[in-house]
Amino acid sequence: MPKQVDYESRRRRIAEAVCLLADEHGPEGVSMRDVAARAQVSLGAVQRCFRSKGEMLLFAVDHVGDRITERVRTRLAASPAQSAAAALGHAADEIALLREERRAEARIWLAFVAQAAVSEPLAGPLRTSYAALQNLLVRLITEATESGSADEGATPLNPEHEACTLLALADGLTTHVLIGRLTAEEAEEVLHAHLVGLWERLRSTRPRKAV
Amino acid sequence: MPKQVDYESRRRRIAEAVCLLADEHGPEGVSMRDVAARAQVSLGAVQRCFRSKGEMLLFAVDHVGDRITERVRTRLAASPAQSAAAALGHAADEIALLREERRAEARIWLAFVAQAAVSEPLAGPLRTSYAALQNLLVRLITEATESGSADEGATPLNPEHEACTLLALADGLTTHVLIGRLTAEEAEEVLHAHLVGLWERLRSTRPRKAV
DNA sequence: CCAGAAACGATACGATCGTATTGGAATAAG
DNA sequence: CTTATTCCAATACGATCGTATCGTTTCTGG
Repeated sequence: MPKQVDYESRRRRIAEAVCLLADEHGPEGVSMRDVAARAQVSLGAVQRCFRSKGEMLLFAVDHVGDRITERVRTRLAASPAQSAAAALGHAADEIALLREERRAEARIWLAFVAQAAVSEPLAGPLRTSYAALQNLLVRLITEATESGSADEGATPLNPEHEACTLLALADGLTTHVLIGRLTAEEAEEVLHAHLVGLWERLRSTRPRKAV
Repeated sequence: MPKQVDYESRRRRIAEAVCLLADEHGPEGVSMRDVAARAQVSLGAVQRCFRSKGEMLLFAVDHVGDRITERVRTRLAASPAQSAAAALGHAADEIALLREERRAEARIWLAFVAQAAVSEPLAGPLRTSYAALQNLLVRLITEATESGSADEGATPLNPEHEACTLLALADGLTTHVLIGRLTAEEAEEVLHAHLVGLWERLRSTRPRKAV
């Protein structure tokens, strides 16, 4: 048989180029030609990797989602001995993409989210990524709640609810930073204040037990 | 002098068309021709109203921002006698654009926000709209805090902070509803749970005084 | 009524888009 | 070495975009 190329790595390379361009010119502002140029391959090569532009974007959004999710997981695995509170804080930080070095990823994410709001096929992978993050947060919150005593009754602090709140707040803050309404520092402050509040509510349902 | 037309009303009519299209096909998916067709005017008429497409989008985003802000204000003015808690809840509801009938506006807003993240001229009007909403929320929270006693010291619950949190949470929830990750009902529940928490913290800084 | 200014609709233009096609270079099997 | 097949780069194509231009129509002030 003739020539063989590693499509998987080329696809990733192209996805990176899509991200770079989406970061600079917005979602619809990425053209196949520009992507090819950025990825240092020909337009034909891009077309061989992906049947259409839509397929390419789909792959790219999955790529970004995986990267973010995995980074959160890595960060958590790196500090398993610390308190649940610290772990939650780190997770939230990684999700919110507030720091300067994550600005590009934040813009890409927002671009895809906006597109997904009017394009169901794009929304699927996005939901999957969010579900992974939510699971992770629920696990952390549940651990923090259970670490020490059994349930208390009345208002046991629904972990799914809290995870939703945290996820939505992180997303909203990211957005506000992107449009220059908040600085990264202000947003971080707001996020951490919310986490402190969550932590206090956690303790109130289970009065004993420190870090 | 020759023919005269009411440019202001025509501009508004065109802005409405922009909104309808942005709702259907996303931000960059609106073309001058489609806008003209929707607004039932000729392409030339649109060009006479706005020097360029960018100018048209700028006007449209202002239009939407004004509409949302004014609706919040109207809603508040309609129930001035009620408790501050109820007022805050209503304001949050209007801002979050969760209900089905606000879905279109939510999509438009998200479209512009995503665009603004990579286009500074669009970000300006957006920040202005957000600032108006934030002012409003700060006012409500401050009123609620002060209604009964003076300051307390230690942790007096920073109204600006809380307004930021509320605004970001509302935005994040809206987004999640748009991509189908949450139903409007779930999002509303999360939002109201947060408001309840805020209200309880309010009371804790100032133990006396009921509704 | 009647000029003249403003608005209009239509159409032209150049650029850029996603996609299809195609002729040749590269490579593994026989 | 030949041959068949896979890949590639270039180019062609049709559509659509934002914008510019240009007669024509329409209305107002004198």
